[in-house]
Amino acid sequence: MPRTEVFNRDLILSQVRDIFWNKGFNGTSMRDLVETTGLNRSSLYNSFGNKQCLYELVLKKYQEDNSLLFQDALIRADNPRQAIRNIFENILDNMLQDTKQKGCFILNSKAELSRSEPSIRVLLEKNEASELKLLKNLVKEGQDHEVINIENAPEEYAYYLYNAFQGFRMTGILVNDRAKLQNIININMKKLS
Amino acid sequence: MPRTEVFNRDLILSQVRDIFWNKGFNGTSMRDLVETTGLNRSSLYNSFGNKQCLYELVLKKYQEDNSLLFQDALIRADNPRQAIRNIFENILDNMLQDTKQKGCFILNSKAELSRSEPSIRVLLEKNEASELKLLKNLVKEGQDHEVINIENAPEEYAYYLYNAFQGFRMTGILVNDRAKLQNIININMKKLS
DNA sequence: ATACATTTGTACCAATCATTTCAAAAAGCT
DNA sequence: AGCTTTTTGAAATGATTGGTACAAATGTAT
Repeated sequence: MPRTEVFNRDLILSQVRDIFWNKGFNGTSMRDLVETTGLNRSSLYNSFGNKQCLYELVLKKYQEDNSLLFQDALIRADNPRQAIRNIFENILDNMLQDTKQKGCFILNSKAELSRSEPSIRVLLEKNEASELKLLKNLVKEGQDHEVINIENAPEEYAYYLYNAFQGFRMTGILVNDRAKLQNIININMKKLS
Repeated sequence: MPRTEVFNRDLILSQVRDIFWNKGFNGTSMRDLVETTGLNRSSLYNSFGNKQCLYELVLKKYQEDNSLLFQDALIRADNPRQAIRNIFENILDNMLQDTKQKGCFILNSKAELSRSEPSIRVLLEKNEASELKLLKNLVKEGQDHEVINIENAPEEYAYYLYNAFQGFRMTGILVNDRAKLQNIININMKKLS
């Protein structure tokens, strides 16, 4: 009996994500979202909730997509060390494709909202924990298979890599020279072998 | 003949900086600035210009203060490698002192405004260039004095370190455990020796 | 003391903000 | 076709935005 939605929910959310990603939460107005999605103001509120809901929705989605980037790196890898390199390379390709150089949506959220919005902070903390856990396991496996050195414990290397990834995404905002970015990957990877 | 300003200009600017730093450009209203500085709205506009002027003013100041942090690290160092470690340690102390965990004002600006405000982007690019230059020279000196290995060229290591610094400041937003952060420094430094 | 330049306080501006209201339109179900 | 539920469109909500106007207050120099 109900009338069904006529718009593509995923498409709308990816458009919303791109605006928030580019202009930030406070830099984006509902007017912006209405105009670029083409959706009506009421439909936006009716289907997704208010501005904060929309933001959290697309941030969660981005975090999921981001972890898919990690999964993809794992699948394509012959060994754990290669998996870590693939994560770097996936991020690199991702950054070079983004002509607007928006950086990482998660880090942009962290910079803008981690202090003022507790619910966002929770999302960011969960993401950090899961990334660190994944990296720790990956390093441990790599050390077991003797493709990563044992100079440092898995958790220590996990933090080191997490740190490097974050730097990498921030660096990519102003640097878009593949060779320079590739160089950063190479040195970080050399530390592990 | 003119009446002189009664307020402390530097104090006001540091208050303005802290609000922008904490809440971002778009998250800060002129009302916020008026209330926390205690200055009158007119005085703020009259003495410093509009919101954008204020922001650029305090960003420039922060960049200068930040480079002083670098200078201090150099002065206190016995050799170039120690200087680089001191930079890390200075950032670490700086981050742990900041109970609000605001991260780095420069990186927050980068995340929020590098795409929408060309004048801010210029400031960020200048800062990046000067940091890279300083690091490159430091690495070169270190290699000449045989306290930094020659596995990579000075410019390559400069990018590597710049990357690590940025990651470090982003990591410090959610992580405030000294041991965990110190561990990141140690691994990064080990790569150089 | 008087003249003058600047700062200050108050009030105000139009524009924009996020959000709500509500009737009209649209689509699935019987 | 007719009923029902939901999505729409447009308008309007009150609050807040960045910025300005202008007279009064203030301090300096003559």
